[in-house]
Formats: sequence, structure tokens, C-alpha cells
Amino acid sequence: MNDKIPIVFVVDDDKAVRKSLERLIKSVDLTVQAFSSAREFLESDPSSGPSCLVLDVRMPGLSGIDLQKELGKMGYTIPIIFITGYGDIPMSVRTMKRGAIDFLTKPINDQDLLDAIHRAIEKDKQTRREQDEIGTIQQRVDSLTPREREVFSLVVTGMLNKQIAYDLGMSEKTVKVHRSRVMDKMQADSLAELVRLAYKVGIGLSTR
Amino acid sequence: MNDKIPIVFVVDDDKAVRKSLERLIKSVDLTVQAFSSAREFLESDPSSGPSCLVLDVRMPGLSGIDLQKELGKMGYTIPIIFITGYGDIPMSVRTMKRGAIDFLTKPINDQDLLDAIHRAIEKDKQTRREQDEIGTIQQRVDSLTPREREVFSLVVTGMLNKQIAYDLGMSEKTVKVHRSRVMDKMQADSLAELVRLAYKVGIGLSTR
DNA sequence: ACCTGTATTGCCCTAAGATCCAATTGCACT
DNA sequence: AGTGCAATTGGATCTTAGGGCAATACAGGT
Repeated sequence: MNDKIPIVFVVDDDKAVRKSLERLIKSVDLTVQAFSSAREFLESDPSSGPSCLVLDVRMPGLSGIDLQKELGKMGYTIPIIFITGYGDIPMSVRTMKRGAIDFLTKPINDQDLLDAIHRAIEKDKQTRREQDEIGTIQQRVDSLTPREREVFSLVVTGMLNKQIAYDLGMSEKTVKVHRSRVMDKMQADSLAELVRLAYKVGIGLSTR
Repeated sequence: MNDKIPIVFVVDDDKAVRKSLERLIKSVDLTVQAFSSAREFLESDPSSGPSCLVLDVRMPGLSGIDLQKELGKMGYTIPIIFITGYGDIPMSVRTMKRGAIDFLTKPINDQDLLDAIHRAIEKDKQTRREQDEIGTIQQRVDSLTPREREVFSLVVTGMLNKQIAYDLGMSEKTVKVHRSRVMDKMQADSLAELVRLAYKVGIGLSTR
């Protein structure tokens, strides 16, 4: 997934600006896909590879700010670089607080934009790496039966089979069986590994 | 440590502004300490309790921006809220990218500032909690002998005593002794706990 | 009625970890 | 020379974990 070619999305209602940005971005061998409205971007397929979004703040219909909020609500984490001709400080600060990578004012300095794009893509790659990893782990957790999950969460807190058995009202042997299946399904070859996996998906933290 | 009374530091060269900010902040039962220059703040004792910094961007001598950079270099993580009468977008964005909590323009809206202060203090509390925790763990790690540390880092990757012994060229018995001491010194009562501790100080991650 | 998946438990055996006691070696510091 | 710490190893014992084999029980779906 991470070895795909990065894509830079551009959303700006001004055709001349889009053309100019596309040229600039292509000049450093990045792939570009431009949209003339936020709506259009929202209706496109989300990228499966590393990407970022160069977004005009001010547009008719859904503004860049609105789009950022919308993507946030939807759980999208694509890094955003704002560009604008008519911004003010409170606006730039709000977007930065919401996680924007950068907020550039026109006239845009080409190098600043390209730097921001590269930072954004690196960040997206990192985010995707992490999300891929927890996604894989979560799938394994999902494959556990309810009982296995219970045993799992107690095992990773460091409890002995004996204690787990008492807690869940079952025999020690049963715990062992579940425990063994958990190790199998989670593809962990040691308790240490299992604890690490649990940590990443936030299991067994209730005891702290 | 975290139960101490929060302190709000104010750094502004304008006496009238300082007075006004002090009044505002005291009105919500927070403790304030004001400085008239960045230098003065830098030479004061760092706060041991939760705190934040309300900082004027523009000042004679070391500016607010400079102070932020300086604190960054020194590894200080105190949350900063900038206030300014003469700012521009690039400046606000740079400070936000460097981690500022907020960037407010004059005339300052009282409620906005108080909200930012509360966010900042909450964030500082959280940071301190985390740093306290890893500090405690690190102390324990430091109390380990070199050999114990080696065994430690291999144990938390899930290796068996037998394998560790082979890797380090010692007998299995010796590994057990070190392992036992590690558990003692780290105050871990289970392997799971030990792995968690290691994770927090970044030990045993080289294998991933 | 039959099959599958899940949950459960017993018995037995092996491997691994935890503890206690005891002893040797090497190094740095006094 | 003597002390103290770190590293090392052996032996004996006890507790845990893990796996194999077998069996029972129950719920759902075909």
C-alpha cells in the first residue's frame, strides 16, 4: 500500500490556479488530480495510497474550511495544505489547530508549497503505516470468540492462568485452551509479542 | 506533582497589558507570574507544576518567537499561547507548526484567552503525567547493571532464556538470575508488565 | 436428525520460569 | 590486603505454561 505512487489532490475553483498548481507539482514528478469544488472531491474515490490535499480556503459552495471539517468528521486523516489569497490570522490558526500541515498565502512561493507537500506526504505515509498495522491486528482480534477475547484481555495484564480461571469461573485447563487459541489467532509467538499487539489496539489498559 | 496549583506565566513588555492580563487570569482563580522580557522569564526557575505561557510576539530584545525557539531547543514543553497586535499569517502559522496552543490577536477576547489557557494547562498536565511516568521507569532502567540491561532487552522481545543464553554466551542459569533481578529492579510482577514498561521507554523495539 | 463451531474439563507429560542456597572470579576503590 | 559489586554457574525444588488426546455440552443452521 505504501509503495504506491503518491497523489496530490488539488481543490480550487479557479481554473488558472489549478493549471498552475498542476504544472508545478508535475514538475517534481508527483501525480496530481485536480477538482474544481469541495463537493467534487468528496464524491471522488478516496485514495488508497499516500496522498495530500492542496486546498483553497475560499470557494463557492463548500469552502475549504468546511471541507476540512467534513473530512475530520468522516475520520479522514489526509494531510491538508491550505492556500489562500484572502485569509486572516484567526482563520489560519483555526485550520492549523484542526491539524492542517500548512497555510500558505498568495502569491504562493513554489518552494514553500513543494516543501509542504513533501512533508504532508511523508506524514500520510506514516499515518497509513500505523493504520495498516492496527488494522491488521484488529482483524485478528475480531477473529477471536467472545470467550477468547476475555481470556486475551486478562492474559495481557499479566495474570496467571489460575487467576484468570478464578476470575472467569472456569477451570485452568479451559484457560489454557483459550490462551493457546489466542496466541494462534493473534499470530503471536511469545507473550511479549502478544502484549505488544494488545497495546497497539488498546486492549488490557483498563487496569492502569 | 500534578496536584500542584497551576501557574500561568505572562511575558509582555507592556506594563498595562501585563496588569490587565494578570487581573483577567486571577479572576478565574489561577495563579499568575508576569515578566517584562523573555530574558527575565528564561532566567526564572522553571515551574515544577502544571503551567502555561501567555507570550507577546513582539518585544524588544528576545522576541516571543525567539523565546519559543529557545525553549524548544532546551527541551521545554510548556504550552504557549501567543498574543499580538501586529501579526501576520506566516508568523502565526510558523508558531503553530512549532507547537503553540493558540495565537490570538489584539484586541484579545477574554473568553478566548481563558479557554486557551485552560486547554494549555490541561495539555501540560497530560505531558507532565507522561514524563513523570517515563522518568520513573527510566530511573529503574538506570539502576540496572549493563548485563541486566542486555538480558532485559532480549527478554522483552519474547526470547526464551535458552536463546538469550546462547546469544549472550552465558549459561541459562545466569540468564535466570539476571532476569529475576530485572523483574525486581523494574518492579514488574509479570512479564506482561515488564514488556509494557520497556515499551514506554523504547526498549526492545530494535527487532521490529 | 446431523454437522459445525464454541465452550468446557480431565489426565498426563514436557518444557520453562521462579526461588533458595551456595560458591567462584574479576575489578575498582579504600 | 580487604571490601563490595557485578557476573557467573551449579543443584535442588516448586510453580507455570503448553500440548496431546479424549470427551461432554449446547446452540444454530441445513
